[in-house]
Amino acid sequence: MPELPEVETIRVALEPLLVGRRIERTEILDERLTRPEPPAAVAQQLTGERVECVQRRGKYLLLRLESGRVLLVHLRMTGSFRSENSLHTRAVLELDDGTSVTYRDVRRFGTWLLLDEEDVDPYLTARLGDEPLERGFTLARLAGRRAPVKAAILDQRTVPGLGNIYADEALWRARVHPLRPAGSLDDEELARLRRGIRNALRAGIARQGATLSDYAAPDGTAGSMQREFKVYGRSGEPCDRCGTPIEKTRVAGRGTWFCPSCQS
DNA sequence: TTGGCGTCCTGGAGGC
DNA sequence: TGCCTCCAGGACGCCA
Repeated sequence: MPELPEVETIRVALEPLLVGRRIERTEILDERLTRPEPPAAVAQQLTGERVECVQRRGKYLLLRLESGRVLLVHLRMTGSFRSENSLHTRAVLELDDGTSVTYRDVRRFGTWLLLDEEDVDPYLTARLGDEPLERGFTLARLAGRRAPVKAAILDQRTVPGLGNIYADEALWRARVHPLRPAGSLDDEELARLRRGIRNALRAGIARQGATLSDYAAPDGTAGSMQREFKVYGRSGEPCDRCGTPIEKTRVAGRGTWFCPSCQS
């Protein structure tokens, strides 16, 4: 599931493939991908454009184009880019240097949205809070919330880019139980959680993300963060900190792993 | 306004 | 071996 570290890894890998290249031909094979816009209309508008830069906001990839338009890509569960053809290809960008970049998505949840420049910020600002790795990031939105802290930090307006895996890892680092009401955390716990989120995401970026099933960088390289997981997917294994077996529960409909002893 | 749940979607695992 | 059911989860809409 591409979260911030995986999307950032993809962004870095896409830059040398796309930046400065003109799109000679666009093929969109899945009509869900560009809904509500018809794929043919989006393909037509992309063709002929030159890619100026590839950016990231939360889990969104932004392909800024010569015309000022921006292609907003959300990979959701299983979306990824490849520099070679692969199974479950949903779109192909053929470039002016003879190469092509393929978009694949097994579960077809991913979305491509082509926006005018002036519409990008309002679109993202309505959905995303401050970037968690930037200096100004705070957890102020947790104040007064009764929802479980795990559900609250999965809200992209609170922590853009955080998903199920890194939420569990961050809560373990912060020694905070995932079912604690978000508004019950004191200042020290909030500071620990802020550090936990940032450190978990940084660790993920440093290891080029986590490869569990589908995720890989555009050149097919797998990430290695899954080897560093402290709780995610580790039911019954001893906690690295206290040795207590890791337990699994459900929070906000998501599988949630935690240490019942040192996360309070 | 908040929180919980259903929906979309497909491949893989497990049970029979 | 083949069929069936369940599970995984990001974002969004709906409802209480």
